[in-house]
Amino acid sequence: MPAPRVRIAPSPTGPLHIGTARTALFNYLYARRTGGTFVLRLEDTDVARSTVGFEADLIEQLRWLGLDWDEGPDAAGGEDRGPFAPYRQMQRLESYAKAADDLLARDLAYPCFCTPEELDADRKAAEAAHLPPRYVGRCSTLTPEERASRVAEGRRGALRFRVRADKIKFDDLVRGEVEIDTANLGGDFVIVRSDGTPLYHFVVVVDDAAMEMTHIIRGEDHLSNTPKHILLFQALGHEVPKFAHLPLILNPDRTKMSTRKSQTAIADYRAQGFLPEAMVNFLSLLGWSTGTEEEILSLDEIAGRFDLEHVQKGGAVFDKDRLEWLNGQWIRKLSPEDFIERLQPFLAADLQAGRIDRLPTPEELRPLVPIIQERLPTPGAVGDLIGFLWVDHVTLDPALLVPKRWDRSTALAALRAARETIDDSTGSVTFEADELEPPMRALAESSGWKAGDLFMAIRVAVTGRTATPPLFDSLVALGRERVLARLDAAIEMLAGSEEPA
RNA sequence: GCCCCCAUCGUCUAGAGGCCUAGGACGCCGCCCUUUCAAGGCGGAGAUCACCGGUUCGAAUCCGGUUGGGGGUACCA
Repeated sequence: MPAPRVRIAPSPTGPLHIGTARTALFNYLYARRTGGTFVLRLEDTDVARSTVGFEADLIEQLRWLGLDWDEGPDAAGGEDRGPFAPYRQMQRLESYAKAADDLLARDLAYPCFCTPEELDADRKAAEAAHLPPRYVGRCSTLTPEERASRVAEGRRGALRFRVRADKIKFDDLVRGEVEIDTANLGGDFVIVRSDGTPLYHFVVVVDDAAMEMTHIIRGEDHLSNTPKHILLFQALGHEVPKFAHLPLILNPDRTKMSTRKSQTAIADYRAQGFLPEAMVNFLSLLGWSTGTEEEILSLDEIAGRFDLEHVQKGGAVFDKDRLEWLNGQWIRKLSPEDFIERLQPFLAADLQAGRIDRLPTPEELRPLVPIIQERLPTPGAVGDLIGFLWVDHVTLDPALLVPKRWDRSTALAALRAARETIDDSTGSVTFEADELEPPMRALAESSGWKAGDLFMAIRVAVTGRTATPPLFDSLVALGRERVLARLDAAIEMLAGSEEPA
């Protein structure tokens, strides 16, 4: 058996969609597992909606996910790589024209001059008669003279493919035997528009044939269209590839995942801080499983285990909670250096948005890794967690400054005492967590305060938040001077509002 | 409407006739750890395997039907 050739063929009419990414992933996995070739082809014949920007996004996000292709475009608008170049359909138009001419010459296809109005009327009539819509075949038996006279009138025909009466049977690699009667295909279908541009069902088959694809792994939404493709492969005199239809990724309401109801752009997940490792891991488990209880797996580990037999038949709801959990798992697996590296774009974004006033250096970040790595659901949350370290001024909410069990005067007294304790006990010593904690606990004890309440008052005073990394580590990271300054500011705020309202 | 596909905890899934009084994970709840928040550990609730028939000594697993859901049905991709 020749080495498999598989492909992902997205249209640059939108950013890389989660469903396309999953299909790309499964094709990639199949190629890697079987020693086959993974091809990227851009289906850009919808000129009105295709853009170079979307093309760039497709390529960039696929790369980000690590789904390297063996053949195809390397950069938006750039050169293609591989023996079947070009891999953009707009650059392959001659081959479609040639295939269309060939089908026309062999009378496997014919020009159709029906107007949109006629077709619309046909459809309405069928609907009224409770019959499935299908092309009535008005132009299928036109004589050469009749065709010539219409062309003479200046009418340009679309090209229709003749659908023969037959039952098309194929052995789907995930669904098993599927049989569809061509009578249910809606009659002869258009393969080239009257303006001369070819249609999807046609170009996809011409290209898959030309590029010698052996396996078509795609979403279940193409299952019903498969007979059309098989008919076309046969008409083109090409061997029919094997098909594998993957279950759909679903919205929470179990309809096909859509931008309307879910977040579908890979770029958006990336921007939120989802790691490619987590994305790939999560997507691989939507509709496939190892058959074991393993679940945290790298792309390579998945590729080593992948098989079409374990692909699920039913659709899979996209469960963001599970993705977030997986993301946390992968964050915790990162080395400190890698972790810091991945924080960079988010810190830069925080700076840009004014959420922090200064960018920390990797050296400043390094000691913080142990206390933040296990606390981040995504790298994108870094500003939220420790942004207080790099802002010039924290915004204080007086209500938060006073712990629940306390009143304002207790909080004020506690902050004053805490300030003094820090000042005294650290004036000549190094400012370290181990040296800060004991005197603070002693202060709480001698004053009859719960340590937790004291710590919370200090936490809010210096960070502005109630949820932070461990208090003393936060104080150390902040540094003695800023801790004292922020305590002073908090004390002043509380004291200033001391007069009864 | 017609055609096709599908059906195990809320969700992702294990399961390919006896190992299943159905396992794991997410989420949820409780406990532990604990200065907050997380992370982690432990435990719990949660599925009459959609339903009804059949085959079989025996069915979540095989067959038929029903119901439900989804997809397709364009001079979109």
